[in-house]
This record gives sequence, C-alpha cells and structure tokens, in this order.
Amino acid sequence: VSTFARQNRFVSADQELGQRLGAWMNLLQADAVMAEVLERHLEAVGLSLAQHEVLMRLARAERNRLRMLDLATLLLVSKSGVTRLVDRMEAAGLVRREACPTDRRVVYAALTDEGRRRIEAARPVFARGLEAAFSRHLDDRDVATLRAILRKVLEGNGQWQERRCSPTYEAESAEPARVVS
Amino acid sequence: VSTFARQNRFVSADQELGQRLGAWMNLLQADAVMAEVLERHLEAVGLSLAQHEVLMRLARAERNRLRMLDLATLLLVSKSGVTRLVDRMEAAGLVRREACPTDRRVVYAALTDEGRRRIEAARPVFARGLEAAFSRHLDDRDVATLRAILRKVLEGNGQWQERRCSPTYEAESAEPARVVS
DNA sequence: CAAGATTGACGTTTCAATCTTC
DNA sequence: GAAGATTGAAACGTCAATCTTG
Repeated sequence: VSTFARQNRFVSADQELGQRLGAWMNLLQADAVMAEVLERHLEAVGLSLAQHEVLMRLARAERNRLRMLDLATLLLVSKSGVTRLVDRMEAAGLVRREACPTDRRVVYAALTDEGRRRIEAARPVFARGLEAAFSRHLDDRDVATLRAILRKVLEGNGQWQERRCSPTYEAESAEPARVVS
Repeated sequence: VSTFARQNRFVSADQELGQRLGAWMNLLQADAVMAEVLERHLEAVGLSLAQHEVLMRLARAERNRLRMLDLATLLLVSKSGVTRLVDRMEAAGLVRREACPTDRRVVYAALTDEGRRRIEAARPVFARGLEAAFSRHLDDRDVATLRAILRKVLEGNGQWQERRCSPTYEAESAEPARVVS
C-alpha cells in the first residue's frame, strides 16, 4: 500500500465499513445503469420510465384506477409529485381523473383507452429493456438470490409491502379493455 | 423453467419478466429506503447525501482534489450537475475551486479545512446510517453475494469501474488524461 | 477541431401552505 | 381536527449552447 494510502484516514477507516459501502455504491450504480437502459428502450414508444410505471400500476389495479395517494406510495414519490405527474399524463391523454362517489376528498387516476394501448405497446419493449439490462447477465438463481437479499433489507427497514414489491405482471391483461364513456 | 413452459413463449416470457420486474422494483425501493435513512442520519451533521458523497470522494482522492469531470463521473451526474453542486458547496465553504497549472481548461474541486472537518464528523454518523439501513439485516455472505450479483449486472452493461464501484480502491488520478498514441 | 467547464432555459420533484371534505 | 389533494415557491438536475484553452 502506498504512502498516500497510509496517510489517508479514509482508506483505513473504510475497512470498518468494509464491503457495505461498496454494496451501497453498487446498488446506486446498478440502479442508474438500469434506469438509463430502460429509459432508452421506452423512448421507442414515447414513454418516460415514470409514465410507464404509472400506466403499469394502473393497468394491474382493480378497475384500472388508483387513488392519488395510493399511486404516490406505489411510485415512491410525494403527494405533490403524483399530482404533477398525473397532470402531465392527463394532458397527454394517458390517464384521466375520476371522482369518488363515496368520498369526495378522493381523486382516482384511471387508465384511458389511449393509456391502455400505450402500456400494451410498451410491454414487449420494456421486457426487452429489462432483458438487456438485467436478464442477459444473470441466471434465474441470481435473480432469486438478489430478490431474497433485497427483501431482507426492505423487511429490516419495515418497508416490505407485497403489493409494491412483488409484482404479478399477469394481472395486466386479465380484463378486456373497458368501455369508456 | 420446464420444457413445456419454454415452448410456450407467452408463459415463459411472463414468468421470467415477473421475476425480473420484481427484482427491479426491489432494487428501486431498497435504494429509496437506504437513501432516506442515510439522509436522515446525515442531517445531524448538516450534510445532504450528495454533499457527503462529494466530500467522501475528495477525501480519498490524491491531494484531496478531483477534476470537475472526474468528480461528475464518480457521482453519476452530468457535467453541469457537478458545476451546480460544487457552486453550492463552495458557497457553503465545504470545497474550493482550484486552477490547474498545466492545463488551464481544468478546474479542480478541492477539500477545504472546513470540508475535511465535516466529512470526518460525518464518518461515524454515516457508518451508523449504513449499519441501520443495511448491515444490520444482512450477514457478510449476503453482502458479498449482493456485490457479486450487482457486479455482474454492471459488467454486463460495461459500467464496472473499479474506481467508482470499489470503495477500497485508494488512488484517484489527479493528473489530466494521458494521451494515448 | 476537441476537451473541459460554465451558463441559460427548462423539466421534474419536494416542502409548506391551502383548500375541501370527512 | 384529520385526511386527501392541489398549489406556489424553491431546489435540483439535465440538455444544448457557449466560452476558453489545448
């Protein structure tokens, strides 16, 4: 080890953090890399990653709609964040706001026909993006192991929620397109 | 994956996508949860997570300084992003811009005395944050496995760089890029 | 011309305050 | 008062254009 390394407190101090800091850095970067790949793939169908996730969440939700606050929770954004996101997507015709008849404080974000077409068109594209960023480099055991470890982290932080963390992609096409008046 | 499933492109594709999608969602959320815990811990020493990473990168760099562009690469932000970040941190007295005598296009971001004090004060706090968000829930094998898997993903995407991904890599080049003939 | 850094314009997200409804 | 949603102001980051230097 160089003289510099011995002089630098951080190098030795990092031994305490050990592999933990590295794991955190790798997590950050894997996230960034994968997001970039997915974003690039979704450009082909004119959706941002955020928009895609909104549509995906709505597509698999009961009656293809979610309360604004529930959507915010699923997307890991703030209340105002989801308001603005839905603003833009409503302007783009991808979603529609609906009133709740039983509680007038509640606003639903609902999938439009156009939104449904777009998420269905995006599906194979997104799958290919995930393949390119992820599957191509990992086997099934790796993926399962990764999920198990991440689950431990989330559960340890009291943040594991089946609905948010454990997707069952098949629900998306369970219902035929609904009539919209 | 069974032979039958492999023959059925729909089923096979969906099952695999579900696992991959789940892993991606878990990655996103683990990232968000850990970032939030770390931010909260760092509040005690008056640093944001982004500021902390700048100081940490500078603290371990040769001569405690880095070219703006190298810093941007390490932080996974754009050129202008690092300009703005250093603007704010310079105003806060945490870093200082320095000219490069041999190449006047280059600007270094360098640690100030105050910056050094702050990153040293932050070190145990950050370590506790990492412990709370991460280490507490995983054993050494989990961490090693996680890193190995994430490394596969990064390498597969051509984004593995020892310097950026491995915290024990001590030396940063303080010199301008070498000319390759 | 190419590399490094900054700037201006812009898009996105958050916080705090506000409004409405329960 | 509390819950749900929205709004204005501000923070933060990016892109494209620009400036300077090699």
